[in-house]
Amino acid sequence: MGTASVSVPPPRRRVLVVDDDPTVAEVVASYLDRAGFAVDRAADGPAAVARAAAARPDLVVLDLMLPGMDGLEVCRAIRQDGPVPVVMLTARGDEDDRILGLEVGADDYVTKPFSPRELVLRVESVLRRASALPARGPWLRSGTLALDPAARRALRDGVELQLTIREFDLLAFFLRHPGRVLGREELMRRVWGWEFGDLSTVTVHVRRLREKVEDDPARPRLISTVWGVGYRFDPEPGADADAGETTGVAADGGGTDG
Amino acid sequence: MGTASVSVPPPRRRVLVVDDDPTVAEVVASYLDRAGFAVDRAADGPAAVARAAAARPDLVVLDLMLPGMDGLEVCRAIRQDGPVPVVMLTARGDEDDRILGLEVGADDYVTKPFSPRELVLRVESVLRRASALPARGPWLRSGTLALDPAARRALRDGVELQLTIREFDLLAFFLRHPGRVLGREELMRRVWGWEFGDLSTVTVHVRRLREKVEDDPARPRLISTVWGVGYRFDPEPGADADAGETTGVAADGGGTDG
DNA sequence: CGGCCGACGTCCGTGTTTCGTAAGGTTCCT
DNA sequence: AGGAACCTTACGAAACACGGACGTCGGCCG
Repeated sequence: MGTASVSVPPPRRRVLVVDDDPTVAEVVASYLDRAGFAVDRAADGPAAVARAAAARPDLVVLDLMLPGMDGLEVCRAIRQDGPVPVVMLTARGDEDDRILGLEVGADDYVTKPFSPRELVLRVESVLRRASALPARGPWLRSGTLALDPAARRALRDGVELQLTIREFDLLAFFLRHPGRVLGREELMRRVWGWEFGDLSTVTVHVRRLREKVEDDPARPRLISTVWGVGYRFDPEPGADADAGETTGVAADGGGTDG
Repeated sequence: MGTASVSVPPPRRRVLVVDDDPTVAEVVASYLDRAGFAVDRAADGPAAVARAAAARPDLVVLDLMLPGMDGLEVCRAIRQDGPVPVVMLTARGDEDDRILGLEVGADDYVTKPFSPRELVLRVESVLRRASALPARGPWLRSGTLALDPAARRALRDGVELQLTIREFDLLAFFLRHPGRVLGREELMRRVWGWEFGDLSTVTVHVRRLREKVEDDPARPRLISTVWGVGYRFDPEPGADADAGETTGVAADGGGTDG
């Protein structure tokens, strides 16, 4: 009801391409895009892990040789949040790489140099094979909030929120870690994928997110500030809705905090 | 004595399966049963709502296509009595269904035709997520005090205390070492991380902490002064130790603070 | 092709919170 | 009684969060 006029985007599979070479990444992304995939990109390990955690792609194309973080490590890290099909890019056709890749959980691999068409075929193949598995993530819920990571849709009280990419990722991360204090550094690392950076960026985005999510952004109830430490997402105490105690802290009496 | 030999009484999760097709329902119920769930069944909307209201299942497996009452309506109706995880069965993997499911409050969905094994996996996954949250990190408790280090939350008699960083860390340290005298130097080292420093800092902070924690800060019962040595945190002396474990210092796990 | 607009990262001024220390007063032990 | 340890209060400085605003980049539309 209500939001009818919005034309539903086709259920495009989302692929995360991880490669530090801009040229390679560009070509791969381009081909995948033309093949009908929604392509996300990351240039290094931490960024890849962050984006994978935030966006939950249907498949990851992962270069084995990455600066800083090893590709295998990245693969492991990504897989820790759930099973995701991975197609690896390896420099040589060595058995070594193949073994390593398969060991770590890659579903297929392509050796450089490769034809983009072949890569697309492999991706499609792996996805076809994996479509029978529980790959697509469920919904995230807490109180009156509901997020659909796959469709990148956010609802509050059944009303769609118009969130930007960063805002969505940030909120999704909060929903995945309810009731826990998340420091700015941690958020910067796991949502932005930056190891260093101006932490005020986080502050500002939290502020903008509050603007859209909170009833009274000046007195936030969902994303509360923990002074000197960071922010904490709390399941709704329930001022308006009846349902909502799924994850709630039972013994809560005084909601007065301001 | 008597009930010793009984290994944990099976806390079987109860699942309500709602499907008008007896074959589907039978298969699903069978698999869920074998997976260790207590299965209840309903063939149509009204029956489902009634059984859900009566039995309060831990999860509902709900067919979207039901005779008479719409599956979405059923979902809404069931949810009105409280938040219950719902796994939807949909005919096609349409975005439409996905969006509807999101709006109506489902937690996951499976498209027909589906493998019963996958459904079981989804059910377990949703349940795991729903029940894992309250059992988050270990709390520090003692008497009427309860600290949640991960959330940086402090409760006394279920009422939240407004502690600053230092106060929280200090209290947490006391709770981790109940009944032991802690010298100012030691506190300065392990709470502040300073090797040297004005010890009166500790004194003042203990005072400020007492102000918020003690009933009568002038006559402290929790954090008592040991003259010439330091302070000692005592698990509450009688009268109020009603809440289960008096001194449940959970697994350590290492210092969080730095 | 150029202008418009949204998203994003950064910077700055301001009000608030927290912290460490200093300065008396009080209690306790010898 | 004397001295040391402890309590209490007060205050300045620093850290912190917030809101507003600006410049840039990229996509979209005219």
